[in-house]
Amino acid sequence: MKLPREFYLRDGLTVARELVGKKIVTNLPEGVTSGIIIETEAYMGAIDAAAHTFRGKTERTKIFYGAGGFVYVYLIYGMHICTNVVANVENVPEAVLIRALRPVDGVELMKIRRGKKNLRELCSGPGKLSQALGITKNFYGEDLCGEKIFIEPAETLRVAATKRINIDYAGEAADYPWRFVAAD
DNA sequence: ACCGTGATGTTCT
DNA sequence: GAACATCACGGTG
Repeated sequence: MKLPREFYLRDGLTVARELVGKKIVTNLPEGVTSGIIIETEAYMGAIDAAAHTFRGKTERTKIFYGAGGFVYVYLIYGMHICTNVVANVENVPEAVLIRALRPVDGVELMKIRRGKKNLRELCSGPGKLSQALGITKNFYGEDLCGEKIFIEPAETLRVAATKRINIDYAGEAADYPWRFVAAD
């Protein structure tokens, strides 16, 4: 029951909103881990001063310009991986940052990867959930319609929109309500 | 609970 | 060489 390519080919705000309540799964040699997505942010190409694509295409952002349904990962602050889902059609550079999950499958493996026992500490942030799911820079460009990482329908949650986090440098764009969270 | 700070490596100017 | 879509830790209340 993986989400099909068409799910991702729509505009980034729609994809970001609808990803809340879905289940993201990684399937690696060590085991399967998954969680319900409870927080996302949309990054909207050329009109968005907070997006990595704001100043044009670079080596790093190549995949951002490709078709939706592929993984964009990057290293932030020298030590954490952030996981994004590319949205929209080719040459429309939009993507959705996954910011938090509620852990579901493979909780023991997540605890080992994170070095933490508390459930709340496993996936409550973009760097944390990437580590818990075993996502590294090797996931760059991975197909979300493949076997290694994919997203499934799961729950219907009430969604609230707020300002995005930690993009003070983005001027006016810092105030756009492009962060989507499960209402509770 | 909140605040301040240090760690760390790419990318882009 | 600065900036960065963060986290963990230690301090204080």
